[in-house]
Amino acid sequence: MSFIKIYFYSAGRTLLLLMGFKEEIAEHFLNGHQKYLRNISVDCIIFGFHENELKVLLLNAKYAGQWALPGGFIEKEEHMDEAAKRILKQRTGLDDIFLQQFHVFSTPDRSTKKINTQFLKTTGVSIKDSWMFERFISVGYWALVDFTKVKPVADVFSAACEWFNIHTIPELILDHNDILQKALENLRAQLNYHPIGYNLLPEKFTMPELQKLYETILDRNLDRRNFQRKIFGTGILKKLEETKKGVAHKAPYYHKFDLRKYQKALKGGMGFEL
Amino acid sequence: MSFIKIYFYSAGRTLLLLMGFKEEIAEHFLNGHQKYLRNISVDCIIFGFHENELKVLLLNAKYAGQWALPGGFIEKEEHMDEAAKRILKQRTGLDDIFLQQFHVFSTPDRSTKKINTQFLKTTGVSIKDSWMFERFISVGYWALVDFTKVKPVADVFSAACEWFNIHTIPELILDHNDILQKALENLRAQLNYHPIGYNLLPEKFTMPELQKLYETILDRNLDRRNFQRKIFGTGILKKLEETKKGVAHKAPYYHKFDLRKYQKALKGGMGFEL
DNA sequence: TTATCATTGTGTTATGATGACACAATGATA
DNA sequence: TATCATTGTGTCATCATAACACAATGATAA
Repeated sequence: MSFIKIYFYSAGRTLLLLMGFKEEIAEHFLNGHQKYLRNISVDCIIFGFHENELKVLLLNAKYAGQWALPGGFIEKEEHMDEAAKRILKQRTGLDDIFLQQFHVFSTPDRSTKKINTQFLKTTGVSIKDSWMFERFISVGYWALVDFTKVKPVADVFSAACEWFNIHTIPELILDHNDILQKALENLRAQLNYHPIGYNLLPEKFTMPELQKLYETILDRNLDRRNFQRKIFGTGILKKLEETKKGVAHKAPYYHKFDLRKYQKALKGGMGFEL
Repeated sequence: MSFIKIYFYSAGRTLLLLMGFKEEIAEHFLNGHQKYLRNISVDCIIFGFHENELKVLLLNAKYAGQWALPGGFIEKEEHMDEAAKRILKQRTGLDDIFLQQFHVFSTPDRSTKKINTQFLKTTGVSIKDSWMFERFISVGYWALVDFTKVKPVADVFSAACEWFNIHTIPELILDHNDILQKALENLRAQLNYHPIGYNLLPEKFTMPELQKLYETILDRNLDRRNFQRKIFGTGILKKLEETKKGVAHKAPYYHKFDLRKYQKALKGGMGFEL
């Protein structure tokens, strides 16, 4: 079993019912530093798009009553990118996620000592000293996933795992609100250089959907005609003959990304301004 | 005395002459983890501009015969940005340096164990196990400094500290060549969003100097007239009446950055394309 | 003293990208 | 069969950029 950070902001009483739970907790607090690097962790912002809303996957710690970004530790012989992928896989079940390291958070008060101590107390595990009480520097990653393919996975300790609309994020633990904010800024800045839609939308999508995605991320309205002109200008889209069914009013055509041209465009930096 | 990483790639025999050196080394290897965070370090790329060349400050380890980026560790209660500033101050003597965190390097083989072991052997310090033998994840920072104000400071162990032309960088230890490359790419990408010249040039400078700076960083030629139009377009420059003296041919005017307008422009993202 | 010459300083035009804008086509629903 | 919200498409004005040439300067050479 692989530990992820959330466990330790996690459900209180429920936890106690599980077999061997206390032993595992103790093991992690006492010897986890033999498996993981110290003082450094990874936090992930998993973006998804659904019903014209930009969403983020958050984990709940029923115990702490607060939500948090999914995060985890880096194994001793593991590339940090791999650690991020591993964490994402746990939460979404997906491989091959589009990932971007975007910032390191290092204020000296980034410590879960208080939270962890309280957690241990509640779970009845008694530990005096632990690598888990130390300050952690955290590397932020954002990821873009196809909402329709994700099954949010709460961990075995029953902490909830849910999508949140980017505009209604609750108060998160530590500096996770800041991290999320910074991720969003970074995503916006990257928007013109990466074909964001390719990772956030299902294979087939309509032009209004794509536009809405951009509008949501940028948080402003775009001109329909200009948007289409520019997107088509990159040549990365293929228009299908099929139209969306069961929709009121005129049915929009479906589109697909043209992988070949998309790869090419990437090298040139995509290069359009919205 | 504050340890920096280079000490341990540093001059062999010279070191032995210094009073208390061995004790200090042992102390650092044995107890340094009580002062510094583990498994994480900072590496700095210090850019300067002189005689129409972009330069980087490197440290030599006479012992290892190889050059390295100046780097160091993060104190337990120190913000990572502060750690970077501290390291820069040691090397350049400058405060208030323009600093930018740009990437985290985390390949699993980033370990100085071999180098450090060899170093200890040579210096005659015997240490079995140490936090210094572990893998380090490194956060890369680049810094822009006014070349004319920097006095490169080699450490007390006489490791050299010198400027290198960006085009003639020797082979560096570990993955430092990669780090440098990535820093350069990031600097280029940021060029249109930050008034790079403000930090790399002396207070007064000529337009040809500024242009040459941009050309050097971008590694391509720019049109003189278009360049001037765009730079002036931002309004961040003030033209002085004074011309450069003692120069063959027509003397160029000096210019200054207009701090007020520069601050303003920054918020709008500077926004021009070269 | 004068001519030379590399370099600085400046303006115009052509091209391409972006922003603003209107109307016909569609097709489910009333 | 009419309605109506929504999709699909083209034009024009504006702005930014790239390409380009010539006069002014002032130290140096003749």
